[in-house]
Amino acid sequence: MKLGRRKVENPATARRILAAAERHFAAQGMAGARTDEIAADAHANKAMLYYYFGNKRRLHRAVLENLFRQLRKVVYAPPAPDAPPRDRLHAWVNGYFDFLATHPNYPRLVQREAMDATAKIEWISREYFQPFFKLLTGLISDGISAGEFRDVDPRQTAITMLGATAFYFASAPVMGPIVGHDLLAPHALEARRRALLDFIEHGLYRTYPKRSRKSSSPARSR
Amino acid sequence: MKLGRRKVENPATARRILAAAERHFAAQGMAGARTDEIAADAHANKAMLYYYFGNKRRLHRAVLENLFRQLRKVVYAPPAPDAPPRDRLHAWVNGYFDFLATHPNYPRLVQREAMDATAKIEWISREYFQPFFKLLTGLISDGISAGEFRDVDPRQTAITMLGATAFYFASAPVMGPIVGHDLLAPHALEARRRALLDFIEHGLYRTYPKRSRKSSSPARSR
DNA sequence: TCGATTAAACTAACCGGTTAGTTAAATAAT
DNA sequence: ATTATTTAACTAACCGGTTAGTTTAATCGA
Repeated sequence: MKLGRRKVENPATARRILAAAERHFAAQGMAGARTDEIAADAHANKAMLYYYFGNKRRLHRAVLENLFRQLRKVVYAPPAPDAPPRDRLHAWVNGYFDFLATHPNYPRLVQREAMDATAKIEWISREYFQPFFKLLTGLISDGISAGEFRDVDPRQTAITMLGATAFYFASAPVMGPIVGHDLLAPHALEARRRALLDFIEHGLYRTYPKRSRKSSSPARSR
Repeated sequence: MKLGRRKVENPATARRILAAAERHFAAQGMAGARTDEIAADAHANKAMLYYYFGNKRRLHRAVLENLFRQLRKVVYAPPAPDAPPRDRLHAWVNGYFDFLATHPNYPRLVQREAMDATAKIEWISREYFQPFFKLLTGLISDGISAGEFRDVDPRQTAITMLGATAFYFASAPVMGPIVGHDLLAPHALEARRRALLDFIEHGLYRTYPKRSRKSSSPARSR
């Protein structure tokens, strides 16, 4: 039997389309994004979008799954399995923060999905969000059991932490001009990270670690 | 000279359209909402939408301005001008929380606007958001000066508080099914309010007030 | 080695349903 | 009578999706 041209594993065109779609869906939402513009931005013919992804909804889903897969790799990498809860939570926040900082489209995409009443998202929930949320609440519960954290409601606290972290990034494109500087610039990000960890430590820890005024976050692992 | 029918100040049809538009814009976003559906939901002819509001964008803006006006009334009502910063902040959080709880469409509408890169929102910023944000940061600064709050960055803290508060409501329609109960039900709201105030107090206050285990929020003023 | 064959990758043009926005005419209130 | 209000019917543009056809490149027979 004759074989024709071989299918390449991860075609450059498909990658360009996915990247462009990520930008447009994050900025305009599923309904607001235009397939023509996505194709143009990806320097591809519009039909390629349908050739590779079937339709707009499936493209949108591919964008989300691509990001979730990356997040899972980061968050589920257990750097210290039996470290004290305090350190594990610290690592969790830093990991999530770093992911948001390096994937600026993610928070807006997820936020949009979380707000969309019409969305069919049980697959997101089951596959990605529930485990993610469970990991965080479990971490908090462990801290409470160990006596390191105050006796808070883990789920409420998890929601608070997620909101406080994600809100900054989701609103950065609009808040930046308001406060007069780029909220996603490196120094702004470090300031945010410090403020966030500081607030969480004081809000959650029963006794929080002494820190010098200057370096509040000694040698993060990344 | 005879005058014809006088124009009524606030026609019922216009109010119904505004309410329906608020629901649809919150649930589907500006691009996703359909004028036909808004009109049907308002039991009005689609033309009425253009008769009263001009076009879709102006209707959307009218929805936002209507909500912002209501928020301004709530937040700028100074219940205790010279009360200690702790109580003023407490009142601010409760006021904002109550507003969100009684206006379930607001957080999603604003969140959407804050994320939309294409939005023309300097008017929102100048007219409503900047003063709102300024009030909160001012409150925090006062608390720091008075020695009641820790020496935090007021702007970072304000963003954290806004995010922690708004995220719960914005994601409630989707988070509810995930956690298995209605996050906007009265008892869920009270639990959220307590958790939020508790976390903020511990995160922000230099020394936080002793509270009995049972009633953590004695006689809110509403 | 080289042309024939086959499948993948790509393009330009088009189609048809949807949707924001319009209009003209009827009705109701004063 | 005059003007506000309401309606059904209409239109122009938009936009997701399709299609017919072309180009590129991998494979194989000779």
